Amino acid sequence: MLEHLTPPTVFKCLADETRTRLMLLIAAEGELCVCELTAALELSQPKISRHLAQLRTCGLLADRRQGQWVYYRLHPHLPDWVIQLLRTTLDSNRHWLSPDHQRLEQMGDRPERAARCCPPTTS
Amino acid sequence: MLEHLTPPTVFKCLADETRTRLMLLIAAEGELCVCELTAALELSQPKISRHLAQLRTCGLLADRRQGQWVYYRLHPHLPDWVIQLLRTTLDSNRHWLSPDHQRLEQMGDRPERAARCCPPTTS
DNA sequence: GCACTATATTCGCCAAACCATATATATCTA
DNA sequence: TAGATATATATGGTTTGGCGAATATAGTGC
Repeated sequence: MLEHLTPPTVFKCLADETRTRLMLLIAAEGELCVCELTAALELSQPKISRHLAQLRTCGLLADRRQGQWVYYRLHPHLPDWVIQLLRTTLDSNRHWLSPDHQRLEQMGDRPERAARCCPPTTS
Repeated sequence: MLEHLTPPTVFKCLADETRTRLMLLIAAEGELCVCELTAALELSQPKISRHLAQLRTCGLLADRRQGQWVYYRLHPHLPDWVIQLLRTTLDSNRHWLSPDHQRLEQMGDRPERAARCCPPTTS
């Protein structure tokens, strides 16, 4: 399912400021819901949602719904080189991402995610 | 001059199949002239030239003229993380790049570049 | 100077992509 | 059931970006 992740495909998915910020923030934090991402990036909810959908469609992100919230994480089957690429970019660009990071930290009422080991009732 | 190389900027520069192939081939070979790149990628000369100009403008490539030929190489001041990113991508995608590589190898009459230690007369 | 090769650029066209706004869907609580 | 919150998608407009074809520039050798 992810074998079509050729280099230009991956670069195209990341070739937008909003998507890069989303990907790096998720790569740094592990898992974030749409409202957290909306707050961190200070962008409209439809805009965030649209870009998340793109990243999910091209195979870079996976999502799961928990109650009213939808959490996004790196796709579990992401090839190693893509993960490495994200790490490398993240490690050398913390300063660039820090405004987003700070707004995330300062956000009040962040939904508490249940550990994925014991999901509610729905499988 | 290269401080504006933010992550999305870099990804945008690479977000095109032709440009990705050019960058990875140059990253693998060190330095290549336009005619070699045209032969390796099997694309029209204006198309190759246009994309090379884009990569030079955004700071990813540097060029030097030697006689009739113009050689392109990675920009010497490229930030580490960009170089790492290219290496990582290259290392895990040799198979994807191999048709280009093979056409380059099989190309006849490749111009022999002078060592950069002793350039002609122009500085 | 002229002819030839290598490379760069311009132009007009078309398609892809981003955006904001409005609206739809899903879930929770009461 | 209704109302509130979270998320997704559809619509239409504007911009960006790629393309081929033609042309321009630069160097080499006669």
